[in-house]
Amino acid sequence: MSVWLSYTPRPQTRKPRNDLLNEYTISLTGSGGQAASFCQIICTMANFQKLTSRQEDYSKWYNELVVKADLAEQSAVRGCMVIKPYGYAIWETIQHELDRRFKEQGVQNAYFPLLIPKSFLSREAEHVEGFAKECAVVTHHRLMNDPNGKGVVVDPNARLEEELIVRPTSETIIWSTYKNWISSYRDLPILCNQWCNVMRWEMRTRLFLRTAEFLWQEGHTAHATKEEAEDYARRMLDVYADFAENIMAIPVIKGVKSANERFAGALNTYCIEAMMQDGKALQAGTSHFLGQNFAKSFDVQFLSKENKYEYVWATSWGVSTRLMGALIMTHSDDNGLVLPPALAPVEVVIVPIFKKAEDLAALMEKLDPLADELRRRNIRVKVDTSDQSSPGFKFANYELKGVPVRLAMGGRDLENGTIEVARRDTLTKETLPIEGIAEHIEQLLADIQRNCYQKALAFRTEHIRTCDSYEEFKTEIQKGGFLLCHWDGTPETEERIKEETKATIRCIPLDPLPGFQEETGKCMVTGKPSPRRVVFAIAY
RNA sequence: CGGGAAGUAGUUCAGUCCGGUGGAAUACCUGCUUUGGGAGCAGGGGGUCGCAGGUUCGAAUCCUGUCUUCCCGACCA
Repeated sequence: MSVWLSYTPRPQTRKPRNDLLNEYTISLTGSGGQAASFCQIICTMANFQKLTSRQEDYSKWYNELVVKADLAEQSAVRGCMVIKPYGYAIWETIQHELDRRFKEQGVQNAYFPLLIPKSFLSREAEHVEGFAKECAVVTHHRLMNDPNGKGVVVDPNARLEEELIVRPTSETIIWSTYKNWISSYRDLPILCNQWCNVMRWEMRTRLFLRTAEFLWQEGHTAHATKEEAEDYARRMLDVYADFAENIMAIPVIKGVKSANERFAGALNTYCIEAMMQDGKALQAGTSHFLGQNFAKSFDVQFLSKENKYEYVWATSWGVSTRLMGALIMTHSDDNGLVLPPALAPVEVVIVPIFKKAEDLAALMEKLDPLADELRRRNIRVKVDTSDQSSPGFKFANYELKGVPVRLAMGGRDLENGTIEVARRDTLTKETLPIEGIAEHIEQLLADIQRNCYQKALAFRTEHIRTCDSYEEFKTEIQKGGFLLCHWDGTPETEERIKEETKATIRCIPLDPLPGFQEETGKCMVTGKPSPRRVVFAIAY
């Protein structure tokens, strides 16, 4: 049986703030054979607290979502954000999951200073070339009362002899330290990571995507051989890819950066690239093979088994709070945030629907044991017994915040022994017998996690295509998505493409993409031979 | 850092052209009625109009400077 219903919103005397109506499909299916009716009801409802739709203005949608879902907000300091508790809880889960994986790779955490002597940044010429322009500089170490009586001023007598740089990344301070830690091959490898903040004086900032200060982890390793270092850089890339796909539910392309996009000071930069819903690319993590560049700059040598001095080989790798941006732009919709269960601070919210305290008490007799059972299954549960807002408000609010599963139970359910189960990713809901519901929820969460990934993968697959003509490329690339093209391997060609189209080579894929054969060809711009197709896109 | 727009109540915005005791919606507080998709009615509180100067008898409004945010560009290791 399949019944179509239409939901009529409660009459509103109040004028809707806007006429944005969300269209939902409505269907109700019941099957006589099952113990309970299976309902799939999705409704048409007025969206009172308007979130700009993605189609209308993607950028605005993102900005509003970050604030309305309570993830982060602007601070009093230009370009610096406040990460709010709900957003930080997601970041903590990201940290926890990554940290566990790092430790499986033998990594230990450590901490290095925030401030770096200016002279350190002059040591590795190429490295400095890359980012010296956007650093914050500490010049004084004391304040004094303003002689004119208004607040405090910098004490002109407290100028630092050597200015200090707020770390934009820690390679230099770490390698100056590693020099003291390393004398023999027996000291190697060193596998350290630090969770910290860094600062880059960005001109244009956006919450999570590009802020002046941001949180990240940076791993820095030292090895005796080139092979071991190269292998380690690759291995950490695999760790990132595994994490992105299994925890964040974001499909990524593992690849190598072209010379133009390579980290300054690295011999090779690996990356994972993700596609956002607007078709733009976002680099979700990088891992660098640094060769002996930093070892030479900071004179870090070790005595080998053969009693010979050799420079050590290095890697560094990192992901940042930018991942929060990737998470939002991969899964969320016009109703708000959508979180894969693995990262959701609350995986299941339970909303009792009641009028009087007695009603609530009766409902809680069923709901408390259910919440306990879910918690025993290691599911993060919140029971919202507050009578401060209506059930409808709670529904909309938890949707905005991306809670994967919502359970609602009212008087009717209590009589029937049922509970309403709504899932955020598909916006569907069904009424099920409460008997055995915990098992069902556990499976449902796993299903939602899979579905988030599959949906994102399907979207990416739809928006990857090959392109062999540069003329065609110029128009196609503006439509968004990834274009697989032949390229002659020269920085000049890439530079020309970037100038003319704003598109860059996101990566040279390590593995053939699903559905695409690896093949040689001719560069779409110059016609010179190309060993394989590379990924072009407009990037964040 | 260049070009554009904007900063007025917690939020979204009107008021600024044409100077004369600062508004709406929503949010908030109280009470009653409500509660299965963003509740209703009644009452109430809340703003140095971003900041600093200047013009004026008088400035949210005019002028100068400055800070912040958003959009476009440059930059983004």
